[in-house]
Amino acid sequence: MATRTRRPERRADALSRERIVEAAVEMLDAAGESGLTFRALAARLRTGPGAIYWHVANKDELLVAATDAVLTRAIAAEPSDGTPEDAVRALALGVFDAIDAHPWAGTQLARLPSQPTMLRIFERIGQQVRALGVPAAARFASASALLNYILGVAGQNAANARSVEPGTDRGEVLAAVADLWADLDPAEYPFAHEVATQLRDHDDREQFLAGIDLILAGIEALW
Amino acid sequence: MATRTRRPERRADALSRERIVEAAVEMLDAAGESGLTFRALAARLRTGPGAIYWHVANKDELLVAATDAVLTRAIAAEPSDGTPEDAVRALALGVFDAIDAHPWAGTQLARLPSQPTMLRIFERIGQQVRALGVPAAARFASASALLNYILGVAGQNAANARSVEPGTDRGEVLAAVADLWADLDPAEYPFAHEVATQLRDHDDREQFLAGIDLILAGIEALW
DNA sequence: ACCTGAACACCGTTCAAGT
DNA sequence: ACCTGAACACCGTTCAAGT
Repeated sequence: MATRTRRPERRADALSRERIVEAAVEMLDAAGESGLTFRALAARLRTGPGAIYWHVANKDELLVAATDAVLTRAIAAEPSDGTPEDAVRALALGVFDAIDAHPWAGTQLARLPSQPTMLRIFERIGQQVRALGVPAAARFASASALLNYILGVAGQNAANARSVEPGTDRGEVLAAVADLWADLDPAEYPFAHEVATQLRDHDDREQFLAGIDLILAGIEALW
Repeated sequence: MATRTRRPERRADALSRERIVEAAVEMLDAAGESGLTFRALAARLRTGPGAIYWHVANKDELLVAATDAVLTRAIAAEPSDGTPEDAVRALALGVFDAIDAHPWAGTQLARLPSQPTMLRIFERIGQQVRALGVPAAARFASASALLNYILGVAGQNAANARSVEPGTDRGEVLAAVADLWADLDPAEYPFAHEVATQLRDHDDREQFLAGIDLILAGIEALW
């Protein structure tokens, strides 16, 4: 029989991987990627930079853990009891809203594969694809298309967020882009010129869902 | 009348924005993002780090320019005279192959919006969407879905390339992932467990095209 | 076992000085 | 106008020393 080993008493403010990751998420939210340094993180946790290395191997691992933390929360909700289409939409919106709230996480998705979390998202999508009645041989491609679209939007939202001052009104940005596109030479940019007016009352979230619906329609059309 | 001003004679190896960007692309290809430093770049160009700042404002601008360079080449080919579907596939494959050859560029797409180049790609997609007969009000959403999917795959390919040693055989990686997925608990990961076997003879490029076809089918089904 | 903080090896960027 | 390279202000990471 193994004797019960008792952990040594710890100060309430003792360091832990969870506390470090939590503080990292808060710093990333507040100041973006450039705001997260081991020195600043250590200062916030009232310790030295070296202490952090006892709990995380390096900065990349910390960024993966921070991205995991926000994504895990985003997909924590149980699938509702609606149609499989609704479940896909709900899952996709969960990821969308998480990146909207934490743009730095969208950037990380194209840099550092957080394999277990990505697998969990893929699994959830795949289960709904199966529920849609897609034959086995076509499920992988269908789920991949959905996941890649979701990640593509995540990346673009992150890029958009980076390209403006934090707190900039999205409507102003869209209006400025709409003006720019309207002024393009219609001979060279017929499409952009034409859709410029649509940009003004464009809703990112609505547009995102329209893309999901387009892929769902494709899945249903092909299988 | 303005008098003809003659540029001063320049040494054949004089610095220029183009030579700097070209060298940066080569260094990124050879050694990845961490291999591109102003010191190493300056050494390669036989000058000091400060000289580069006369031609580019900072490192971000250099990365945008390098990404632009490879993407511009990727979409340089004129649209062929096939169907609009074929033109979309050709354009998408151009971006796919460019990121496959320069994975660092895929990472940049989620970090730094290279607006003129992105606009050019969006325009090209939009023109084909119009040629497909999609009504004006639905063109923006259709083109966005295609672009976001393409960028999502680009980002994931970049992430995959980063996560392995350069030169690693993709087949080995897929086999390893397939083993891992096959071992997952079927109760918790029914989908991943089921598709594990398909991973073994998975072709990234083919899969990418299948996703494009899915979105095209959705566009045709909905409009 | 876990923390401390100085020190190391780097970076991007600036800038006075040159040509 | 363009280049040089030392110097500045930072960064991730390590590690001997502590508790």
